[in-house]
Amino acid sequence: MFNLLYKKISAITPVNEEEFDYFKTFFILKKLRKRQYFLQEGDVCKYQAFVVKGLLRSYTIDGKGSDHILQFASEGWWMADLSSYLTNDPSFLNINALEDVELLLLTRPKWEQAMKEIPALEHYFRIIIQNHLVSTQKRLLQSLAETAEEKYHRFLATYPECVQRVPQHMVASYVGVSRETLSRIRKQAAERK
Amino acid sequence: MFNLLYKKISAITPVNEEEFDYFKTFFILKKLRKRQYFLQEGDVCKYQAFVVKGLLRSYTIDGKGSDHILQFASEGWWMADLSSYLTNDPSFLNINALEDVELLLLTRPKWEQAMKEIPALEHYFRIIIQNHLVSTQKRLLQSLAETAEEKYHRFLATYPECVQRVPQHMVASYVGVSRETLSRIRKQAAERK
DNA sequence: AAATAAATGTGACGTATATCACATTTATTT
DNA sequence: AAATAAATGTGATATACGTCACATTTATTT
Repeated sequence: MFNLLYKKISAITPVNEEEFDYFKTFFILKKLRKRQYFLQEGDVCKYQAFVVKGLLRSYTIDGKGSDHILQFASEGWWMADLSSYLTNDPSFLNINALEDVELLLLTRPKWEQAMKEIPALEHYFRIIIQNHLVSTQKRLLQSLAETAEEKYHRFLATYPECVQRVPQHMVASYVGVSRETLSRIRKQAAERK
Repeated sequence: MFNLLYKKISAITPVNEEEFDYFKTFFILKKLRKRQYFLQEGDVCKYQAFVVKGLLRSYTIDGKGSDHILQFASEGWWMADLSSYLTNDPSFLNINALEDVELLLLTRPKWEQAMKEIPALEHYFRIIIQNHLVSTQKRLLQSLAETAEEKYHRFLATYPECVQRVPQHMVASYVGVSRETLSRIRKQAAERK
């Protein structure tokens, strides 16, 4: 259950076993079936989730009813509506399971307590948040600078495993292109080869 | 010189004076005149900069020669190409001064050392990076979900001070719209009023 | 195994926004 | 104060991509 989390943390910073055993007690285990919601727009995001198994997505729905995916999270990644989690404001995001998932949930107070009591954890979270920021900045600039086709191919190159597990129209939604356009881009690319 | 930095840090976490005096010794003071570069594409980003006075921007130039602004940083904000700073890879970003600036520079090794020796600083940086991530995620979703006009007006609402100090075509570049389109959006909005 | 739902493909058409080109206004430099 | 450079405005035209509508294929549920 906690092996993956342990592995992920120690890849970044040494944690002694005692500390980690203590940290374990902070979590709540949660399972969701495919299509179930972890968070719905308007609710407050009370937990962040470490994905032990399966795949989640977070997304907004715009005024016209189209959805835009912010993030996918598979095994070893964290998922939450950070903004709502930190402010306790109602969420603008939806988060649901794309496959059956097993999650380790951590409330905000427990999270803060853990980081306070175990400095290595503050370091760990600083690093992963920092990495997350770097990749989000890259994605933002790419969304400004690149064409639909370039964005799609960069997505393929960056998240090859994800493409196997996620339906095409969600890749389109993540990349910022309509599903029809993505279908045409793929056709062209196939013909060129 | 360091007053603003002290204020900014203590707004987030208590720091005792001794620690802060020690932290001070880690910085290099740097002044740049308007239009001068802090970082040029291809160079490694050796410093992150705390802006004491003035205004900076970071941006990429795409294949067609258009530029896309990632960030503005005025008094009290940090600026760097985080990716290059962390990896030592050549930067894809340019950073230059939009006004004469005074900066406090911090190298990567000094930064790491400071956070290691003063745990409050790791906390401080975790928080500001986290806030930065939240706002970047919002901006990303808005860039996917909103029209040019909505994006512009949201920019006005979010960064009213910035609009006073930054030329219009850079606002356009930040928002992800051509300068001509922004000019027309403004005309329309003025007519409607 | 049938029934239902989800995902994908594809043509016809529409539109928001980019691009180009030049004029005008506003800053900056010498 | 003149000269030069930067920024903005505006029309005409182009285009990448979205939207709509329906057919086809592939999963999921009962």
